[in-house]
Amino acid sequence: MKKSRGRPRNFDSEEALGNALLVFWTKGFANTSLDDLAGAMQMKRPSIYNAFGDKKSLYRAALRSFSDRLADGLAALAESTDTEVGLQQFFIGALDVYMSGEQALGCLIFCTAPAEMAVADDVREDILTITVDTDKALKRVFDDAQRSGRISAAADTLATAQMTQAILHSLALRARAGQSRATLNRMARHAAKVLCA
Amino acid sequence: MKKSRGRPRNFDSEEALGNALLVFWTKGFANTSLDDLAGAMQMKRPSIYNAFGDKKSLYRAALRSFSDRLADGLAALAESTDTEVGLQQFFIGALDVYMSGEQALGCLIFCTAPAEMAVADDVREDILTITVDTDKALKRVFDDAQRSGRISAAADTLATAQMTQAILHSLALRARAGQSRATLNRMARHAAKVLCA
DNA sequence: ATTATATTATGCGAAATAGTACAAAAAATA
DNA sequence: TATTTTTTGTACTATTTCGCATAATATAAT
Repeated sequence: MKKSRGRPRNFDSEEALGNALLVFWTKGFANTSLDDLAGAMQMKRPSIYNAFGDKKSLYRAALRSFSDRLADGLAALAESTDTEVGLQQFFIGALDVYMSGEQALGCLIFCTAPAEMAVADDVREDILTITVDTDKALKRVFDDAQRSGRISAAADTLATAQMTQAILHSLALRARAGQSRATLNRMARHAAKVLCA
Repeated sequence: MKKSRGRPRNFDSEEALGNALLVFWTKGFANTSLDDLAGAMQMKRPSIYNAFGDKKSLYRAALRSFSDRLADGLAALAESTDTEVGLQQFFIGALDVYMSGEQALGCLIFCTAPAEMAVADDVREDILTITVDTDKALKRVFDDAQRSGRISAAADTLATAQMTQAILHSLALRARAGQSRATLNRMARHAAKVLCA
């Protein structure tokens, strides 16, 4: 990393994005003001514009960042040798994220972006891409499991992948609505069993 | 219905609520202004306050109204004699709602309310109640099917109900994100089959 | 030192917003 | 016809909002 010329930045880019993410995650896009963001990021508004562009660009960057976290869980699942146990841990790991913090916020992507999708086509396409890519990644997991004989050869792996993501969607919504961890854990265990039948 | 005293109302209450619902469904709560609502409802702001209370009261009324529509589909499912076919039609009926209009808007409840849940506790509780009640209603359907021997006696009916609603959540999100009707129909058919196994 | 460059901080301004006060209007009642 | 009651429409205020223009500041290069 080369030293740049002008006045040095007063903030860490990842940390600032992380703080912005947290605000969006709590309040949603439309309900978050630039003053909220400036407060949380400890930056003045012009600095935010300079570094991240306008409010929507910042939000989309937060979406990408969150999506990367999900991808980590997917990678771990792909490594797993026991599909049912792997799936179970995958769901539990998602719940750990959805219910981190003192208030359960669910999923940044599927709990806050949908409200914007009908009025912001770029956001809608971001989410569509993430959804389709997640289906594909999960399908690869089930294709693998099928090749190794760990799940039925008759299984429709794409449909199974879609149902797997459906569980994720529901866990996110339910966590944010306030269902208990015990309830959601049970749901995750049961889903893992059914999906590997 | 008795004739009331003062100046007669210039609007139909249900129709006005329906128009407000459509705006909330499209733009979400936070992104909808009272001017948007006044325009769609063809009422001036003071009349809206007089008839429906503030913006959040109106939104919660819209949520209740939408929830009642869902209840109709549930009632139809409860009547069904073939569980798998009934479930399939239940999902298809939901998709008909989620993709009505020229733009697919998904579900008012699960696509627009989640963004508000972390900052509006009353809305969060509304959604939690709807979610739990829907689980219970679906559980009754599977309990019935189990008693009639139409699904396995070993099935965990509550967990199956929760997975059924999970499919609904996912169909709503996916529809709003722009997935095709063909894709979602296939997902619905497959889910109905798996859930009745 | 001086200049060039990049970031920060102050503060402006135009627009949108929620909610309300108040008077005009429209009907039932006396 | 006069009175009471309810709704309507206009207008207002106080606040919030986004995005930017401009000046001050801090560093590297010359």
